[in-house]
Order: sequence, then C-alpha cells, then structure tokens
Amino acid sequence: MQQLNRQEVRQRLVAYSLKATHQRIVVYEALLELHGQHPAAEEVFRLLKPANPSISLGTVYKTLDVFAESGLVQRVSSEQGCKRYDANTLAHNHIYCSNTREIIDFEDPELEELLQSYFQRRHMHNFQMQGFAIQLTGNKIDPGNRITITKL
Amino acid sequence: MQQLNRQEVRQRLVAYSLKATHQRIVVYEALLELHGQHPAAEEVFRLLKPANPSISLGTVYKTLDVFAESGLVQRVSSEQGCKRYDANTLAHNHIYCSNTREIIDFEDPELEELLQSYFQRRHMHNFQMQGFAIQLTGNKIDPGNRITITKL
DNA sequence: CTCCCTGCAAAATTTTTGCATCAAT
DNA sequence: ATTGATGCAAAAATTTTGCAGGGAG
Repeated sequence: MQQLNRQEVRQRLVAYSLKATHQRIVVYEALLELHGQHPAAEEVFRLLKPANPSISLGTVYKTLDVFAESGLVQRVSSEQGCKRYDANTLAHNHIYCSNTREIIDFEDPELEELLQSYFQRRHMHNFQMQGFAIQLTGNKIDPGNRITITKL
Repeated sequence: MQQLNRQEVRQRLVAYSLKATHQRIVVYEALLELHGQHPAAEEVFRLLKPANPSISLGTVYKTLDVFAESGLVQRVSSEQGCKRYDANTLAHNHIYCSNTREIIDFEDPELEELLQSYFQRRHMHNFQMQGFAIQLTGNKIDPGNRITITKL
C-alpha cells in the first residue's frame, strides 16, 4: 500500500464525497498502517486511541461503515464472525491460513487474466457481475514467515 | 443437496466421530433444509424451535461449532459479520449479491479444472494449500428470480 | 456406568442507536 | 450559518461460558 500524507488522505476522502474530518483521516491512516491485516473496528480503534485519546469506538464503527458504503475501503469476507476492512480496494484475492487465522492478500495478474477471459465466455442471466475474487485455504508451514508463490 | 433420512444423518454424524444426539440430528437436518441459504446460528434455531421446543440457542451455537471443527459442515465467509454455515462441503464457489445480501452457491466443473491445472503450475513456499474458492460479486437484476450461468 | 452433551442463565463480546454538542464546508 | 459528524452511554445483537442434570454408547 502506498504511503500517503495528510493532504493526500484528505483528497482521497473528498474524492469519495466524504467530509474530511480529523477522525476520518486518522481512521483511514490506521487502515493504511494495518495494511495486510484486515483489521476489525476494535483493532483500528486500539491503534488509533493512544495518539487520539478523544476518539470513540462508536465513531470508528460508524466511520468504517461509511467508508465501506462509499467504496473507499472494502469489507473483507471472513469466517471469524466480525466485520473486517481493507483499504486496498484493488487486491481481491486472499489466502486464509487456518493455523494463524490470518487473511493474506495476494495479487496474481496472470490468474486475473485467465479468469477474466473465462468469464467473458460465460453469460450470466439475472446477474450483473461486478468482480471476482479467489480464496485459497490451507496452512502456513512456518507461522513466522511469509508465503511466496512462484512458477514452476 | 441430497435428501437424507434419520438413519443416514445418524451415520454421517458417526462418520465424523460425533455422538448422534437428537439435537445434533435436527441441527444437521435444518442445515440441509436451509441448503443454499448459508444460515447463521439464529436462523437454524428459528427453523428448529417450533418442532423442538426444548432445544436451546446455546446448543445450536455449540453444535454448529462442533460440526465446523469436525469438517462435517463448512463455515462460510461473509461480509455480514456473523458466522454462517453450509452443509454442502463440496461447493466452494459463491456469488454475493449486494442487493439481496444473499450468498449463492455455484458449481462450475470447467472452472475448477482450469484453476486446478493453474495451481499445479505454481509452487507455494511456506503454504500447504487445501483448496480454493471463487467468489463473484454483483447484483441480481430481479431479486425474485434465480441466477443462471450459460456458455456463450 | 461413564462421559460427553444439553439447557439454562449469566457474562462477554460485538455492533448499533439516540441525542446533545461540535466542527467542516 | 448549516449540515452532518462526533462522543458518550445505553441498548441491542451476537457469541461464549459454567455448571447441574440427562442421554448415548
């Protein structure tokens, strides 16, 4: 995720027709900082609170909801039973690790292209497709290390 | 989803090393009946309760959890922030409708095969892949009708 | 008979809501 | 100045837990 300064965050909020309040700015910055972790509201709040002692948990909930509705961030599917968010609206593919319960983004342009052309050859009746995503499930061997994918 | 009688449900529970209690049987039957709806615990409970007035909501929660841990049913990813379950452990592909908030199963053997062979040509470092799933997002045009997919 | 499952109710967790006040445009 | 966002606290919704009694193997 790219690094954004205050001014850029402001502009991005405005681009999504959102009032650029201080709380919204810091919530969005927290999401950027927690990039790759797909945090729930509570986790965003915990990160924010020390530097912004006056912010309230309710506001974080409301803000994340507004962000998701506006399309500024994505709600991420999870099996954990709580709402989780991602500032990266481009990467849609996720790896679920059943060991560590992590949700890990991955991008694979070749795979996207393969699916793109596959779905172009299908016709959906009564459905307007907006996008697709792939999820891999499995286990990290070494929980402390990263997962990498290479061609054979 | 295939129709199962009591005896077959019993056998299936036992096959997953689960004691075949009356509550487990009716919870599993409810999941079969709600096939395609990916219900949360509460919805399973509502369906069950009239015919089984003595069953408790807590038991439904525990039972669904036990089912998911044993592999008898799947937890289904959702963006709704509650745990949802599916008795169909074969179909992994889902369509999310942002209009109706439905999660709709779909199977597409050709697509599975395509992905299967794709992933066989990749190597995952530090990850043991167990399976993959595709999710389509979009909108049902007519909420009252089914979605169908055909080749062009 | 034994062990695990169940019902119940309380507690914990997560999320939403109402309202007076405050701040961004 | 206006409008909508915030903080706070209460309420609602969801999920977990502890324990005494009950039922399956």
